[in-house]
Amino acid sequence: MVRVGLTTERLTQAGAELADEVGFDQVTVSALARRFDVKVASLYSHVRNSHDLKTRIALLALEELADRVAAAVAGRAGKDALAAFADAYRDYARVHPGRYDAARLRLDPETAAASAAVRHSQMTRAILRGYDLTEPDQTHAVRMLGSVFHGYVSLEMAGAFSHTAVPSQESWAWTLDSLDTLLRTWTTT
Amino acid sequence: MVRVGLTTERLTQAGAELADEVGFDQVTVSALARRFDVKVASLYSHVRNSHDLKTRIALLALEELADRVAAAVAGRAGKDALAAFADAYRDYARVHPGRYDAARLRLDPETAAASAAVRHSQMTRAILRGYDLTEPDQTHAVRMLGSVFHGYVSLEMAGAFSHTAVPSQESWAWTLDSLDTLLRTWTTT
DNA sequence: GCATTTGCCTAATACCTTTAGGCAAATTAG
DNA sequence: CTAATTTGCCTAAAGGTATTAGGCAAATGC
Repeated sequence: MVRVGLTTERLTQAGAELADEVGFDQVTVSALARRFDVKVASLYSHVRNSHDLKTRIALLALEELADRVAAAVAGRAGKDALAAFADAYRDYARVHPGRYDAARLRLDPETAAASAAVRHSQMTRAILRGYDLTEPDQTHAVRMLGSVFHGYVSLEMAGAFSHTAVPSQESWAWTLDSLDTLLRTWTTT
Repeated sequence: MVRVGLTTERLTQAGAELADEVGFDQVTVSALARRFDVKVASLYSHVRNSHDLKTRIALLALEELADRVAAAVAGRAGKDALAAFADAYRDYARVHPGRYDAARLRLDPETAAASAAVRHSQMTRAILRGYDLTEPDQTHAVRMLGSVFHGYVSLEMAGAFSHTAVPSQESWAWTLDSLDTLLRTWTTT
């Protein structure tokens, strides 16, 4: 009976890898146990239940994503910052589709409030500093940007843009141009 | 042994209702069997498997949504049409959250091609007739509109906009205004 | 009224989730 | 360095979902 050295962190990490390989909804306590070559029940000392595991993966993904966005945006402003933000977001989803889906998991309010989701909205607001919008326009813009980024990435992941000759990359660039133009227009209004 | 009169259609319909009540991911063959007070195995004469059931619910939702959008858009043009389209979309998600999630199910290419998803993109293109864009801008715009609508609705459903004082309805109106302005700007470019 | 089809059932297998309780390995104490 | 304790993974068991195979009775067609 060799001890493998399970910890909540290792399980969460492995769960995130599993999610990227087989999809977040295929992440199961059983699959994770197999991956560690350990009996299923053993995981229950480290993770409360299946939902707890998924929540931890979601929180990990939110942190990672926030870190990447923060790094991408650092030292940039205006459209540069907007594009860096958006690309960081989209790239993360491409490289880590399972984690990206995990980040979309509905968290209960307290958990969400204590998560990196807070940093996400702060960073979005930071982007908007380059386009001086005042409240409530700033909030509207935060919501719109979040919608476009999430919507685009999620439709693209679902394959919705792969049935036309027009490359998705071009539509992405066009969209970012449009958003920049739009925000600059609002600024002068 | 009274016959309940199961059919593929009734199962799909009931599955859609179940989805709205308990969430699309909670729609299971077992739950559906319970709802008809019938043994689980009995459903397998009408539905190939769990995935088949979910696909049928997704197709139903896509049809319903396309019908509503079509009705909303009929006889309108320009910003009127844009707003009608967007509202129809958002309203459907509010009234039928489970079905809305179902409509997001990833379909295999052939199934998607034969589904109402085709009507959706056609209608989006129709909206854009009010803003004469030429290819490939039109495709870009179709993708961007789809992203905004889906993104907004899905974040709103997830409760992402309910932690601020600013009412979501206002951000929605602001977003539609912005998109209209944006598309009109592109037209003159 | 009889034959056939059809619809729902029983039975069985397999996998995932979760809890309870046990034994051995690792850690700490004397 | 051994003894006591904690900790980590295990066995066992119960309950839920998915799916297939084969059976009997109700509905349908002639």
